[in-house]
Amino acid sequence: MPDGQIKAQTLKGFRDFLPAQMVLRQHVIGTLRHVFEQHGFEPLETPVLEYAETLEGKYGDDERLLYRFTDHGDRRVGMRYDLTVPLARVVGQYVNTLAFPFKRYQIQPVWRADRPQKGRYREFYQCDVDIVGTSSPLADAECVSLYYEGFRDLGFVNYQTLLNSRKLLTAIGIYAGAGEQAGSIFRAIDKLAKVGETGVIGEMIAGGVSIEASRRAIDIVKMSQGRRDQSDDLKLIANLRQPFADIPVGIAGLDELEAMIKLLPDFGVPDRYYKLDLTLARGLNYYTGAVFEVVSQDIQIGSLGGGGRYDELVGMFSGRSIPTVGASFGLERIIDVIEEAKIGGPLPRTTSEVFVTVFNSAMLASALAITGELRAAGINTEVAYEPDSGLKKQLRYAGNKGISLAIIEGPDEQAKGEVMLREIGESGDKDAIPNQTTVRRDEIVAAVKVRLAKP
RNA sequence: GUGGCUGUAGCUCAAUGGCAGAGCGCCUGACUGUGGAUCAGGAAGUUGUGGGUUCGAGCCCCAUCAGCCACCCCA
Repeated sequence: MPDGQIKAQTLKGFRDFLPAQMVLRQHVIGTLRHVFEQHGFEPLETPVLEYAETLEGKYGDDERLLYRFTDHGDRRVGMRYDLTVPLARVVGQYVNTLAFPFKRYQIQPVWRADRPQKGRYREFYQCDVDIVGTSSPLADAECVSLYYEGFRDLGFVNYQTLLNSRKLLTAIGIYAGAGEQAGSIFRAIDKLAKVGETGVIGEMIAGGVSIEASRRAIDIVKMSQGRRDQSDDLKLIANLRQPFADIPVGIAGLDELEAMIKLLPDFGVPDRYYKLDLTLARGLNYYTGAVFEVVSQDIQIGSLGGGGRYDELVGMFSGRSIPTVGASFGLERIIDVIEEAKIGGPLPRTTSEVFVTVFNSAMLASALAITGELRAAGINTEVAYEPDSGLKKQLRYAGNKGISLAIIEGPDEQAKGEVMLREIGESGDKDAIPNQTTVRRDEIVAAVKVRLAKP
């Protein structure tokens, strides 16, 4: 290594995505984008950098995670921390040119100076879908349907979207008599599954809630256990009307949740993919209505997505309330779960579909002609760069790279007007036998399409 | 941000303070038209980096960089 050469390394919490990983990432992003556009959402991108004051004061204690610095023009700037605040800025800036309800999706990296762990990075992609400018429960229900269709198309089977409402949690706090400490109830309740009943009560007491109030809150929350199908969600809502009779915010929350849940079958969301869960709180404090969270039942991991209604945040750059509901897909974790649980069947490791071997220099022109025909037919094709390196070496390269199909044309085939299609499996299989067929040279494109199952 | 664990070949890991190794992978050949199997050979390392202790450091000490775990918080 020459003197002074800089060590090749990535910054803490930052990653490279090599081609095999990119194939999966692009597959996931492409699948979700397709679902969003089917529902009429439009793409949006915003800059990495924002004025620091645009971002400051929006994230509470977590503001310490904000990347901030002074740029070359002495401006105080910050790196995008999420996609929600930039959305609010865009709405404020273009309020007169956007068509409302404004439906946008945004898939871009965000940056947080957090301490990294597995599934936790300083640069990671967020994938947000939001509907800005309507209070309709149809918009809330559509978010749940986006989760259903998105995860369905990715091949997920064992997952559920948990539903709740911030208004119900507020009502539970009032009902329990937690008074000023109502807020600290949320976070404790959210951990019920993790720390158990006594753990939750302990956290509430630590947060200044009385024992009696904690018990009353827990008793209400436990009513959402044992759900079998949608009728139990609706029964639970009906049962809560009595204790919340004198709590207007509770009744409002029940009405909204009921309207949303009743719409789900009409959106085509099957019963088993959602559930009303009174323990769901969500960490962010800007939610004002419905909240959702997608949990995997295959793998123990944090949520695969979450969202909800936040009617006050998006209008903060516009000087008025703009009702908004949104859903976020946890791209990095979705990818982790797909890899770990092998969801959706095997994916290729490369975007190359066909490898054209070159038998020798004399056959090069013919190989390039085949390559050109395949490319013109929309097939990702690469050709060997060393005509005289031999079939062995060329096929080994194709196998190592993960290309599933090779084309071989030697003098014998050429004389008969044929070529060979050789399928290439994953290496390491001792019992694998070569699988190759001969096709007519003038039918090569059609034959390759059949092999690749392309239309 | 708090507390802890770990960094040795491309990968997974060995090596009482005393000569840096194995398996897999990679490259070459046996195999004269076909990756994977078998056999033979080969390349590959400033032990993350920088200091210190020691006759001697992969091993002990300090710092630093990075990964991981539990909190916190979240995606």
